[in-house]
Amino acid sequence: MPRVSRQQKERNRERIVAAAGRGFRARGIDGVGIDELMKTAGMTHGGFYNHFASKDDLALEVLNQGFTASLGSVDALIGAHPRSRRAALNAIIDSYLSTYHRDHPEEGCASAALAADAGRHGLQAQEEYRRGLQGYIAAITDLIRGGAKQTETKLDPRKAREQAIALFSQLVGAQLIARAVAEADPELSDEVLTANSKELKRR
Amino acid sequence: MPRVSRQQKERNRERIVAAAGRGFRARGIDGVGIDELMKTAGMTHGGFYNHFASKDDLALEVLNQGFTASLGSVDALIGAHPRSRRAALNAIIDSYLSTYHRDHPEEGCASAALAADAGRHGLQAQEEYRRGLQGYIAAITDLIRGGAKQTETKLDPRKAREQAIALFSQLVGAQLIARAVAEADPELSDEVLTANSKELKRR
DNA sequence: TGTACATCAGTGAACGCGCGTTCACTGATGTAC
DNA sequence: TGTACATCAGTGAACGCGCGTTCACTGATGTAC
Repeated sequence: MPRVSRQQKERNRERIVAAAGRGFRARGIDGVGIDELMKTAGMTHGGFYNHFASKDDLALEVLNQGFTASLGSVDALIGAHPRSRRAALNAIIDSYLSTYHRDHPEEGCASAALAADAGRHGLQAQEEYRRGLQGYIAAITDLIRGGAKQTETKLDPRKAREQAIALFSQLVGAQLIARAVAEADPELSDEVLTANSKELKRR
Repeated sequence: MPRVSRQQKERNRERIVAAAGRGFRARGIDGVGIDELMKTAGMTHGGFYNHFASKDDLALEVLNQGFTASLGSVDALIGAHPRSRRAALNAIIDSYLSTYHRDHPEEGCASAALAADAGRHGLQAQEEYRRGLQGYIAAITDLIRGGAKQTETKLDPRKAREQAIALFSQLVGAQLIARAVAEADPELSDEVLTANSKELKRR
């Protein structure tokens, strides 16, 4: 018994984006149909085009929101360790390389889940990915060199950025590989996570 | 004017696998159709099922062959630097993180191109990925600890394996991220490759 | 505040296209004698 | 070695299904007076 209030329409839109965010991360953009998404959001498929011009349009919004949400949780982790950047870095590493994160891609980092998709879904998708990536790199770079008391000499900013990029690349790669063998060989999958974690903390 | 000799049939099969290897790596398993593959291999689509039971069946063969081929080229790189494992490692890093490798996924590492696909294409695909991954890890582990003269103390084997896993994870992650922004932001993409390369060689 | 009308969000059937798969057919290959 | 027949690899039309998208419809919401 449509039609529905403006408020309700906005809520429905958010439910679609949320369903797509989870679905796309878990099974890829091409792995989830609009019919299923709309059902998950509690509607039928026909109404989809009242909210988005196309499925690709939705994918862009998912990328956009996904990155800002992930960045938010990075900031939260950093905020939880105001005294020690070492502790904050370790918290990020632990959280990123957790088995929970591996087993729940639908709630996890958009970068790990959608890197391959973004590269193959056109320029606009790449743009969104790029925006998110820059955000991650900037946040980690700040963390690596920031927090230093004025008496400490701060790290060379270029070096800090290099390290941030390297760290993030390793996190993403580790998670992708761990997920690629998660069901076939859980022990190997665990080993990939812990080896990367140990190796990163050793530095 | 079929039919065709047994020899020719075998050649045709190889052409299909080769076309799929390139196509799947460049655009994902679901990104290339059988019609296109068969056309690339110089035939029409109908004959496909004389060679494979299904598209998934072909995907398994592509994963299998892709990994053994990639491993072969790793071994070749190692063989080219028999004196110094440092030099061999650097050669692997340079080759893996080259812009050429980024721009030609269809010729490149199956692990980077198909990690996401393997995780989402069922247990058998994960099994193939697992086999390939173990091969990579073993080869790099040997390289890291091997080559040492008897007078040197060899690295703890567990530590060597950890380092190999970490190295490989970083290579894969770097290449995936670089590819995800290659067209939207070539400079950032280059930066990801060089930052990882520098950071890895610094150790 | 109440009434009358226009708007438009969601519904569900339908369309069109692509893709994996099947099938009857053909004629060269492989084999049996 | 030659002949006759069976096999079967490749062809191209066709099938069936899923999926993105469109559309006529409906009835509650929003708005104008």
